[in-house]
Amino acid sequence: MTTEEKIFNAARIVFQKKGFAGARMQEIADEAGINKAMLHYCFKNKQLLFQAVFMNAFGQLAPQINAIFNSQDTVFDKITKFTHSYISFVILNPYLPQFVIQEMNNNPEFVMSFMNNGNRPNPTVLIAQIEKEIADGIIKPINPKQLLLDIFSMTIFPFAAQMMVKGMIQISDSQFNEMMEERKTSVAEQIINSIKK
Amino acid sequence: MTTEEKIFNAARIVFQKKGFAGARMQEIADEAGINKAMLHYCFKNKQLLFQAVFMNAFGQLAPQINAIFNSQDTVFDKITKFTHSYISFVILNPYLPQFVIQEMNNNPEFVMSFMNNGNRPNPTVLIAQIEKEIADGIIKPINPKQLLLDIFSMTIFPFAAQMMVKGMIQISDSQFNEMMEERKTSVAEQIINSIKK
DNA sequence: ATACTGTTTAACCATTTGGTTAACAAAGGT
DNA sequence: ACCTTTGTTAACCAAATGGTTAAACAGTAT
Repeated sequence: MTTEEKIFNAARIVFQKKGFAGARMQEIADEAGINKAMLHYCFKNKQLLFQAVFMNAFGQLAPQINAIFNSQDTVFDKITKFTHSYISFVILNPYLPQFVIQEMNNNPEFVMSFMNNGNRPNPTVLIAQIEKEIADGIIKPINPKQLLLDIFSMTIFPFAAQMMVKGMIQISDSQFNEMMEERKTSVAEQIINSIKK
Repeated sequence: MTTEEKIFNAARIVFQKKGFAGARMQEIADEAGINKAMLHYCFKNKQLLFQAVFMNAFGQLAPQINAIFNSQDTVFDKITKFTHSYISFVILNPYLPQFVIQEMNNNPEFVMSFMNNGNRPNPTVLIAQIEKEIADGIIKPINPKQLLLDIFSMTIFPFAAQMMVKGMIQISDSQFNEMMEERKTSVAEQIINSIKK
């Protein structure tokens, strides 16, 4: 592993755990097992190192989502595939959602410009398809954007608010993991169940 | 308004926007229109000022939720009332969810001790009731905790991830507000629709 | 061997930041 | 009037923090 990779991985860990403001360059250096000056040698400054980490994180999500949203499947199949693959992915990267959401709120202008730069989940195709299936009588009449929001909410929220969830419904780490496994299928079932005619 | 209140309100604004690590004592003082030394005169240090703000924020949520969860209503009525009143409340405090979630992740030990101190939404009664209504054939057989998580997800997530949502489904501030108004009723409908027999 | 290149480090620096101090003002009690 | 308590401020301080520098090191070509 190159030094740059060591730094990047360390930065990912520290930034995702502490956020931009809470992360310390020294802590990243320690985590990477190198000198603090190397951070600046490889990544100029904190802001740029952060951007590298953030864009990488966000960049992993968008294409995956778009691939499913823009496929040839039916709406029901897309919902099933999306929830399953997204939850599977986030189980492996449990800090990602909260990280992205947090930094998006703290740094909206930067993120928005990055998103409008093409690198963004684009649901327009799916929305049109939902409207068509409503017209065809396959799906009950609902607001497509609300449906999308429901899907995102049920898949992402449990991870973004992991601590809160564990505290509220009183479950251990392992119980949480079991529930997330179950959600790989239950979320899609729940949603489809409520919108199919 | 007393000086202490001015500080508290200023602190609430700054902490909710920047988080604990990102907030600056000077900025809070400026926002309150007083000298920085007053912060320490009234609230000892940053940690304690933050705790005051956080506990107040969290303390507003818990009792409201418990009142509904432990009432004499049916499960369907509880879901309807909860989503409606929670969304109404959060529309007036849109920074609250993200703030609570963020600081919970960054400071789990503190929050957990605070929650276990009684000050916590307690869903045990509601869970038992859901199990009963399943046994009675009113509700389809589902995992009650998953149902709770679905409810929390659909109500809280759009506010917690406000920026992300606006960017993803491409809506303006006013469209967002309209959607949240609509969600006061649509969320409960969606959920009840999917679980009623 | 020597010079040259990119890599890595220890020591250092400037600024920011949370926090303190000491003086000052305003109010209240005697 | 005078003293005590409470509220408020400007100036200051020590630690933390992001960032820089100059020297050492390692590999490579000459």
